[in-house]
Amino acid sequence: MGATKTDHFTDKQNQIAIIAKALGHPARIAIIEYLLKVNTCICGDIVNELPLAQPTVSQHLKELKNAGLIKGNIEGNAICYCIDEKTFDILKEYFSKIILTVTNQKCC
Amino acid sequence: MGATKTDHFTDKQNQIAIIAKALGHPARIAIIEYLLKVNTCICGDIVNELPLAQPTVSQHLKELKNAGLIKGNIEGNAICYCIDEKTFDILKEYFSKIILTVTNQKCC
DNA sequence: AAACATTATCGTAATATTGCAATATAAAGA
DNA sequence: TCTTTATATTGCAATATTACGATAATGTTT
Repeated sequence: MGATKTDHFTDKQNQIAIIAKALGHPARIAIIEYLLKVNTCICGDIVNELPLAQPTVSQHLKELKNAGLIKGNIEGNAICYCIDEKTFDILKEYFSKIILTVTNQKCC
Repeated sequence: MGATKTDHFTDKQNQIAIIAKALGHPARIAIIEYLLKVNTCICGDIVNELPLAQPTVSQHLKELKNAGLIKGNIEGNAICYCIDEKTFDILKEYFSKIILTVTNQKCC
């Protein structure tokens, strides 16, 4: 047991779940917000902004990248991170559709 | 270690992370989508819709309820579940703001 | 009351996540 | 080349999640 039964659900359901899961940690939310705040690609200093060790931050960045939420461009010996808009759009669209559907239904 | 360092992040960051985390499982996405599909509160038969045992579904419902994503009203010996719009609104607003910020910034 | 239906909780096994020290890798500069 | 700087990977311990059988709790029906 313990393993998620991924193959029992649709691709879309898994896609949304994977993206949401990647955002399901305050450190990763903090990384996203920092990328937004500096308003440009940032090379490196995310580690200094977070109360976490460098390997931990590196791991969180990896998960955000795997989920498609950020992009990382190699720039010399540093890496330039920035937000990948497309994936956030998928989420926004998804939630917008949910809210539109819900407001049209009478509930308890 | 292994425990998330919740207290090092802001309340808002933790709030968004908790909601996103609750959506970070395909079974819970499937539950939400089923609630949308039937277009009304549904009493019970969520278990029959999912490829999971009753205790597992009950646990997923609990997590969705804890995150504020669904509401459950007791109706006789059954329970009537439906989507809690407010929490989805929080998410939609949050992502809309992110996308608005990103589109205004030039990136790699 | 007894039987049934519905949902929750407990206990537990399997697996995943989180966090970090230590180490590796890769590019830049002296 | 050697050192420094920046990031990734490895390995491991602590904790969390997922899933389910067994059982409890609660209300309904007969």
